[in-house]
Amino acid sequence: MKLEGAYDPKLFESRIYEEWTDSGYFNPDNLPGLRKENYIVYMPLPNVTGSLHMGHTLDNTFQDIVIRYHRMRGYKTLWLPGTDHAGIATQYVVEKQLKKEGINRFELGREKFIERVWEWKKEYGGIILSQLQKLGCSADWSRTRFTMDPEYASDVQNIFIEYYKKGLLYRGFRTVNWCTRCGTSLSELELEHKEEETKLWYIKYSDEIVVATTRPETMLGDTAIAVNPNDERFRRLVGKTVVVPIVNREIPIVADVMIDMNFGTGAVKVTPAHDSVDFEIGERHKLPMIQVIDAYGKMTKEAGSKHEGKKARDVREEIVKELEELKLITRIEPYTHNVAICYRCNTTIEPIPSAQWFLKMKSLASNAMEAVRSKAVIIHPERFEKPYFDWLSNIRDWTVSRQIWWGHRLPVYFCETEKQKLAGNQQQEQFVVAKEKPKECPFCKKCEMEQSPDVLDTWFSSALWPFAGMSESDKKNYYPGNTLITARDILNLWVARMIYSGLEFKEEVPFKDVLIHGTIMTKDGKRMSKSLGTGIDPLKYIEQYGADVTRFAVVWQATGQDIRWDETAVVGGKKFLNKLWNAAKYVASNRQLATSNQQSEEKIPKGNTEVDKKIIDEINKLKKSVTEDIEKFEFSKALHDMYEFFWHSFCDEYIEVAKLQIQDEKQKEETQKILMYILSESLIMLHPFIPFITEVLWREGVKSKTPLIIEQWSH
RNA sequence: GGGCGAUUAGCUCAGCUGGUUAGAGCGUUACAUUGACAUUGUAAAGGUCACAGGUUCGAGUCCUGUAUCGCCCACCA
Repeated sequence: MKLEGAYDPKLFESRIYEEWTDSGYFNPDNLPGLRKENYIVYMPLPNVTGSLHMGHTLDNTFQDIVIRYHRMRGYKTLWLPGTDHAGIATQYVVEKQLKKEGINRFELGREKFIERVWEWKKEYGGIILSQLQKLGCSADWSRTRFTMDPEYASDVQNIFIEYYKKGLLYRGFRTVNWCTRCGTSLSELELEHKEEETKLWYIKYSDEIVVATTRPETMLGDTAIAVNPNDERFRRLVGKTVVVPIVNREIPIVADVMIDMNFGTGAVKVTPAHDSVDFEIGERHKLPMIQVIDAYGKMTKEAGSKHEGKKARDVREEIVKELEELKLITRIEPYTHNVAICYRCNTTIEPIPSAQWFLKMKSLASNAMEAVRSKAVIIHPERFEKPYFDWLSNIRDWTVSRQIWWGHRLPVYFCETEKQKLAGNQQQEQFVVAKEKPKECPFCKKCEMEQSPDVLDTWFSSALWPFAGMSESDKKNYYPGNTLITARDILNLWVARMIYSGLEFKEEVPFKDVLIHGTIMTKDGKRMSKSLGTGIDPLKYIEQYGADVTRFAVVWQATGQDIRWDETAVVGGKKFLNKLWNAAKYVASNRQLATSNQQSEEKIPKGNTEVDKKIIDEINKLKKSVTEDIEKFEFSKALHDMYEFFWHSFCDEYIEVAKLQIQDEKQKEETQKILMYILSESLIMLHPFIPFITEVLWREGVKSKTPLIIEQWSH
């Protein structure tokens, strides 16, 4: 194509991307030259349900910058893309689709339902990746993985089995966070919190024991009263018993450090089955568990025939009324507190006891902390180390099993005979952890064993992203990687888990640098959210202004703090790229034929005049600082500096003087060389940031035979 | 309840280890221009750097406190 007219990305962006794809340079195995060192970036996997939003745009532009930069520096660069099956999220989407058709997943059945999800994935699962291609991302698409690929699934199962063999994975019957709508357990990181106005009811258990509670209905499952061991008021009562009103059950009074003497009355009712703190107190004091609420949020038989089958929420009122009649409510206070809700459907979480699989976190967490403490992994900026350490040092065992259908089914097989015999007591089942279903049940020798219906927490499989599902040779040649770039919200959810998984199974941290960048918010500082209608669609910018302008606008603003999205940065980008386009057009029109010869000995012109020397000196300094900035992940600063140099020093000052110098035959050739030199160097430096326009100008203006994508950063 | 971040021109933001008239993009004003570029050039207006103390020869930059906004984390029932 000819360099003419104004800058119009529509004329070349898609064509250039195709050429890059055809060249194979996104794949490290195809890169020319002697490349000894790897440089690997792991793409934070977008959910298959996702479509490109501003967060992805920033995230992936940053990743593309480091990848393109290192490719030009002569590394074997590999950017590993893929998508996450996103268990609950995807299941939820397909369930909604079914709902429109008037059926639910249970009517469809597990197998049919999963087929439906796969169909959905086939149709929509690739959208986000093609949008990333529009953005110009130079990931190695030939290595695209999906966390439910057969190879990936196989690795996930192997890891599960390995954990089990190491004794780090166990089956337990414990009080877990339960979403009654999704019908599954959730880890604490999958919870959100919302403020709720409620009441604090003071209930009299005896003359000396009054407890304050927000959930009177759970008293039906009380198995103790707890007080702080240092609380003088109750010291003499510890070890004695008290009777639970209404149910008339005698329960002990125990002392536990968990109890805050200053809250309420200082005495707490303990319901191990329906509160995770109470569960722990129960374990310490060997208290029985009485489950009065079931998996649907309804009262169980244990709650008494009067309440059985009713919604827990309704029973609350009834209990209060009953207690009032017995004159056992001594006080009611208005009270505001946070309740946990399901991150996916916002349903209030109901802690209930349930048989689940748990990963022991103590050693894994301490390995992950050591990795950062020893600087094997460096978190940038440093302040994000604190939330990382805080979470890991207070960690509890991870509930990894989920009661949904879409996901990695556990490689666990139950004895059906035992199960029948022990119906109703889930703590005593018999099972085998194995990759394949055993031919013969080792327990009863006669039953057809059945695979556990549970699937794994999605994050269990994404924690293995740096190696799972890769070919054997890739596993060997492309681990560990170098850099992970992401937003702060998945630091613990994902990053920490990749670090200890890598250490556990590959004996090495998966990456050295973790860059946590700011979050893009609306101009008035609100979170961008599709459901709130506050989201801004980057595809709109890509469509209207091109990918380069979009990337420019994002990087321009991404200084490290959270970003209040400002449209004017897009305008600035558009103007700058137009400036770049026109300057290149001018320089190309003044091409000095002798210098188009790439063999030219003299790569760096010396210059005759003061302005010549000044501009050469300036760009050489700029090259150095941009290089350093990229190494330090200071992308925005690098872009601002290049902008300043190119527009004001080069275009406004040098080119204007050059026009005069070219009139002088003695200076003409050197001036033209300098123009071309500055343009070339500028294109090289700008390429990681705005790859399309620079590639086009490189070919059409500089007339280089080497594509810019693999041009050397410095000679 | 704890932690972190922010508070600098009309808007969105830079300003590293404290040092001459505090910078950028966008916007605004005046003039210029068909010569790479009107998605332009030149020039200009616009800030008591949230507030109060302190350290210092000197503070937007360090310390203490206050206020406002935002974000995380939390087992005060």
